[in-house]
Formats: sequence, C-alpha cells, structure tokens
Amino acid sequence: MNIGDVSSRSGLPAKTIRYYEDIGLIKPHRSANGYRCFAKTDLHKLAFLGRARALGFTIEDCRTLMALYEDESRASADVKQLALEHLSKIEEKIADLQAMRDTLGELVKGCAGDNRPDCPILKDLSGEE
Amino acid sequence: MNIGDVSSRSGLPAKTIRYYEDIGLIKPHRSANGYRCFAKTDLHKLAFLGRARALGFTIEDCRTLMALYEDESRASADVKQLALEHLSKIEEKIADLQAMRDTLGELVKGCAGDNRPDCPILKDLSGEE
DNA sequence: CTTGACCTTCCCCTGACCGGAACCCTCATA
DNA sequence: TATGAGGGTTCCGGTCAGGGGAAGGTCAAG
Repeated sequence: MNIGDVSSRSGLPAKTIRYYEDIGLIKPHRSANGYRCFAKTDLHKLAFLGRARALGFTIEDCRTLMALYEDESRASADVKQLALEHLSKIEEKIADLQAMRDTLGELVKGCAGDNRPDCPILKDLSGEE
Repeated sequence: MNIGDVSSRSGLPAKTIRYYEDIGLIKPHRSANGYRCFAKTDLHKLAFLGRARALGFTIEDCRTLMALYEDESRASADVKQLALEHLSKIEEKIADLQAMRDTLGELVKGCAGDNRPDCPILKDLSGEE
C-alpha cells in the first residue's frame, strides 16, 4: 500500500503518517522507487494511533501504549495506570473549562449587548472593584 | 516601574510581558539605561490581559478586547459577540473532553488492572470488532 | 571594588502537526 | 512520443503562547 491508501483507510492525513514515521512510531518499508510501502500491520498501528490520539493521549503516551500493545506479556495494570493518569488530566481540563464557562457566562448575562458603550464584561476584565 | 515590579504586581512572568510588547499589545517607554519603564496604564493593561487570558481568550481576542476597551464609543454588543463566540468554543471543548472521559472511563472500568496481559483498553484501541 | 540582583537582546525549544515549494514516478491519452 | 494529471519524495518554515538559557550591561550595597 502507498501512503494515499493507508491515509484514506486509517483516516489520518499523509502528513501525519510521515510525521509518525519521522518520530519512530511506525517503520514502513520502501519500494524500489522510494515510495513508502505499508504492510497491514502498519495500517493497524496507524488506526491504533488514530484512536488513541482521538482519546487525547499524547504522542508519548501513544509510544508507551504501542509498546504495551506489542508486549504480549504486559500487565494490564500498566495500561490501566496510564489511562487513569490521562483520565485525571482530562477531568482537570474539564473543570478548568467549566470554571471559565461559568465566569464568562455570568459576564455575558450581565451585558446588554446594545449600542451603548457600557459593558460589564470589559469592566470586569479591567479589574474594577 | 521596571519589568520586575509589573511582573509581580500583574502576576505575569517577565518573559510574557516582553512578548506582549513584541507583538504590540503594550508599548512601555524606555529609561535612559534602556530598561523598560512601565506606567500605571501599562500595569492596568497587563492585568486586563492576564484576566482575559485566564478566561481562555486568545491573544488575537485580547487585541480586539483591548481595542474595544480603549474605544470609549464602542458598542457593548461587539464585546458581547466576541464573548459569546468564545463561550461556544469553550462549550465545544468541554463536550469533546466529556466524550473522551466517558469513553476512557468505560474502558478503564472494564480493565482488571492486574498482572495478566488481557486488557480491554488495548483491545478497543486495536479496533477489535 | 566586588558581589549579586536586576535588566537587555538573541536564539532555539516546545507539541503535533500543516502548507507549500521543488522535484521525481507512473500511467493514460493525443 | 510528448504531455499532463495525479500520485509520491524531501525540506523549510510556520503555527500558539510563550519558556530556557547564554552573553552581556546596570545598579545599589557592603
């Protein structure tokens, strides 16, 4: 398979696939003409990576996950721990964003949104007491 | 005031303040020795920027907000619209993260987390049917 | 006079790619 | 046989919002 094939099958842009080779996540062979030549296992790995990235795992997380995936004697506890750590980072981000949303929502609610210059959003940002 | 003073008063790192000058968000004067010399209005602007950034506004949003802040004849509707757009981006991110959390939470719940290699998290990532 | 705490500019680094230039390969068609 | 379209390749630079650190100037205290 050429890169266009694996791209459409995995849903990852060709640029991303080249990048993943660059940083050593996959190692496709080369054809005589210099084109990358992907095996089925490469396609599997790319799909794996795509799903892990969609769940918000970092590239380094993915590297670890791939290593665990390929290690037949891994302990599921190792995978679970990584997932739990990631989960708590996600929770934290959600909480941060919710705090932003609440604050900003309050400000928006208090703003007339008309032609007058008086604006509680700016007033708050300016730090009025 | 030197940069150290405004840094501690505004809570922004000196690097950040220099960066904001670089991109034209603030324009502090210079003393004879070449040091940046900040007026009270600069400090106000920096505090304004810090709060806006803490609410997740991008630098370009901040540029617009500052312009509106300094425009005595602005319409509050302009500010409100920017805030609403930002709000909807935040909502979107929250929804994305919640979806991740839910999926990952399910996977974690199904994983024994022991010494055995069998792991539903990896199984799901590998795309088993 | 020296020490140490400031300040300056400068350049490279981050994460996870994306855009585009310049060039090569292959196949179908006129 | 030329040529044009549609693949592929590498390489360079940019993104966002700064952070790290080097090399060097400045200032107040001891």
